Amino acid sequence: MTVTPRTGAAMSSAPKEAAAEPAATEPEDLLALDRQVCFALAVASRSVIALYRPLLEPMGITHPQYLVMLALWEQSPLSVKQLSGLLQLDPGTLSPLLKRLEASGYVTRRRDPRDERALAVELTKEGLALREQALRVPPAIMERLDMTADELGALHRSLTRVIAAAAP
Amino acid sequence: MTVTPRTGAAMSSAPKEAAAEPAATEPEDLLALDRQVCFALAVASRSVIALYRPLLEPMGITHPQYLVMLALWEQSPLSVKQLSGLLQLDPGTLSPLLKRLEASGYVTRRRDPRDERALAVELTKEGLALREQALRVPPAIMERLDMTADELGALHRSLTRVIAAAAP
DNA sequence: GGCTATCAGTTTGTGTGCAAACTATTTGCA
DNA sequence: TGCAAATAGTTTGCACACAAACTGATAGCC
Repeated sequence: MTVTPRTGAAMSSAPKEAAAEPAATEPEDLLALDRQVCFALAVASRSVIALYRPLLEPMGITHPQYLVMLALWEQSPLSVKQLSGLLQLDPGTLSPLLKRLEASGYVTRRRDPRDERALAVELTKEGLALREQALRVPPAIMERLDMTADELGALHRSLTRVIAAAAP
Repeated sequence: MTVTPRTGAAMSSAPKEAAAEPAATEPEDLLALDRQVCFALAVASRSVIALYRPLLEPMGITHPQYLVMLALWEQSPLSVKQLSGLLQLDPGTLSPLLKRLEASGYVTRRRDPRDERALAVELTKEGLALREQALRVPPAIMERLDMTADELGALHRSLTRVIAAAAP
């Protein structure tokens, strides 16, 4: 956080910009930081996740853990592979994360008797109960962002297009 | 990568959904994973950064390091504080990252003689030369995403609105 | 039946991110 | 002047995120 304004006084003198190229073949702003969509995406993602932090902290979970809980609240025994597909997260990321959720008492982890390779990740009573508190989160975020449902919907569709395009 | 499809066979039987609430006060989809903007943002951010990976890897830098280079290509001696403001990244994140960029030979780190607290992060000759390769990155990404400049522009404006709203 | 390829998770190593504690300067003010 | 508060970076601890190597279990296939 502590978002500081975009422009600051130059650190030293040296105001001359790097220009070692022929200058004719040089689209000057192709590399401009403030028009990189990847940069805007990264900052927006981190900024929004930061909004969740104070709301999730009293629940004792992080934002990635919150996403896992959202998935489990929709369907409760899920394998690591299924969670990996739903959240588009690496199994190597989920594995320790799920252990932390288990340590927090929100899920259980046990092997599927029908396929000992698979792990059945299941909500505990506490995990299910946590949903009550979670219901207050999205409204709080939407109020904080102060954007209309239309705006958020349009953004969501844009993001979905990007995700689909980047997928394969 | 290895983005797997959204739906997979249910792990076990247990198809019955958790429904322990009065059901009247229950907006069923408020917590639906696939309509959380925060989730779409996180996935889109990770997905797009993943597109950069194979392009940046031959340059020997990561995506956050690439963003630092973009900032330095616009203005070369920059302090950690200035970089922190421009990239909206914690100094505690930048500090080791800049040491890695220095170890890669792309920047130098030395104290500002006029204020020994400040660190002057400056491009090396190699760091400046890297810009030539970087010029090929944005077109490659845009082609990969297969989105029009209009679409990307609209997305960028939406993201900028979100960033501003989330800012504090 | 037994062997091999595949599959599901886990582990390891590296690199972010962020909060909090810490160090070294510099500023500002009594 | 002298010293407390503010400032700029660094360090530490924890939690992702991902690639690659590894382990155990299952599925095919002869």
